[in-house]
Amino acid sequence: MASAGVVPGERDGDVLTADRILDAAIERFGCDGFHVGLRSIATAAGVTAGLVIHHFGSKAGLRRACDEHALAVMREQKTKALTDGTAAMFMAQLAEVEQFAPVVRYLLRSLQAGGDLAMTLIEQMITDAEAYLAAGEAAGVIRPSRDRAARTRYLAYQATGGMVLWFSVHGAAVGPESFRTLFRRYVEEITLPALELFSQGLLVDRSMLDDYLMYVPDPPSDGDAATAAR
Amino acid sequence: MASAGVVPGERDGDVLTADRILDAAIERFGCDGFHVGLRSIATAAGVTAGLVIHHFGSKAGLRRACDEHALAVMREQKTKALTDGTAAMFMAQLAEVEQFAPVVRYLLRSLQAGGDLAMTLIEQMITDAEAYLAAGEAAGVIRPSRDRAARTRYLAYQATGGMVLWFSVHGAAVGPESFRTLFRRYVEEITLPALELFSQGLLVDRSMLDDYLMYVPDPPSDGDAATAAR
DNA sequence: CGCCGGATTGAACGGGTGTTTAATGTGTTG
DNA sequence: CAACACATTAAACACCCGTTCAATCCGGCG
Repeated sequence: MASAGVVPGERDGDVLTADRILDAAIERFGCDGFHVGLRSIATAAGVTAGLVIHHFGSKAGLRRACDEHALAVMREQKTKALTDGTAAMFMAQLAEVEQFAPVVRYLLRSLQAGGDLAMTLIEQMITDAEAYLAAGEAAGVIRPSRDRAARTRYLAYQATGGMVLWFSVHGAAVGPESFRTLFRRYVEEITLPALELFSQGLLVDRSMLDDYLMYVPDPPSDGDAATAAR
Repeated sequence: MASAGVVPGERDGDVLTADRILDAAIERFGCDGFHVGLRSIATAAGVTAGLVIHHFGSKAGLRRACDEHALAVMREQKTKALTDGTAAMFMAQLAEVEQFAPVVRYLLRSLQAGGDLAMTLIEQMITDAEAYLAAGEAAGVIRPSRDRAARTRYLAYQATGGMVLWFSVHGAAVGPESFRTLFRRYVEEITLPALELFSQGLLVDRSMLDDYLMYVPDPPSDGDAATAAR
């Protein structure tokens, strides 16, 4: 049960059929959304709808397999290039490699749909960003926060959500641009404003922040996290 | 053609049936997503699926009507409270009024799905934010930017996308919390980190920004927008 | 060889979809 | 009252969906 579905035919001149189906599924799911029919995926893989069920049990099973594959690819590539912090930059550099574009598109779809994978991805991004920001703080290049966990979550949600929304709006609207080109345009569009905001903020003084800190008595709920202020 | 579909029965003790259908549609679309069946919407409105078609022509027509209604409500409420700038804050205060919660939920769904309404909403938010940020700049409370349009777009996408993603992940996951409570939790969660970021930035110095400005020759494409720097 | 097990297919099933159509009710008007 | 227009319904239609099933192909093995 634990090691089910492996090494049945094994040897084959071309890729295994199950892998071909999975690739086609990631491609179709990513491009058309999760409501695509099994038959559409099957024809894209050059097989029949029944065979997809035969290999993956059900459509839900196929999605689960896609999720695992995408997550595995993401994790593997992440260890290769563990710098860069922001998820957007990371996914951008990943999308540069044409081979991984379908996976990235699938991940964006998953984030848009908001299922289990979305939550896993977000939590993972938050964990990564936590470590990255903490390192930056320790190195003295990132300002400390009154509530580091909240800031990390905020930054992860904003960056990821902004990216997903941008692709939801611009993704299908524009012409026959390749996914790579689209991603490059997105990064170009946000880099300057993001750097400005991160480097200089948006407001000229701290009055709004101070007003809020005075208005709200407790930082989150514990006692001494406020020592990081100023 | 221009004034089609108005004043047919007009007088009625309770609300018009078409309005009841539309309210139910916004409710169901917002809660269950746009793939809900017409019959589900119809039963929620206490009518039959055929009647929905009879009044709105098709499911697409119903969605168009929902879009227009939601957009109209949003515009009307916006003029009532034109302060507060950020779209999140605005929608939060709108969601406070129980009556408007379904519309807000519908708008979130639309932004998540990314159709025409999503683009309209985003562009409108950008326009509003443009005016708001310009006013703040003129009043001396908001820092000028090297590329004001790009910054406005960036802020609008980040704020809106972050909110949509947060609700995609937390929306159905948690228990029987009311939409109001959920929105309050979101605002509570982001207010401090957002104010911190806007007031103090994230990085301790400008080296990353300066590196980027040196690496990239032209600001966007025109000539003198860089005078706003420093 | 003969059998067997898995890969693969094509057709069928049951259910859900959006939409159409004919019939029924119902209030307004001549 | 008769006639018409409209709201409303229930049933039917055609289609797509995920899934099942029986049959077929095919390679490995006793």
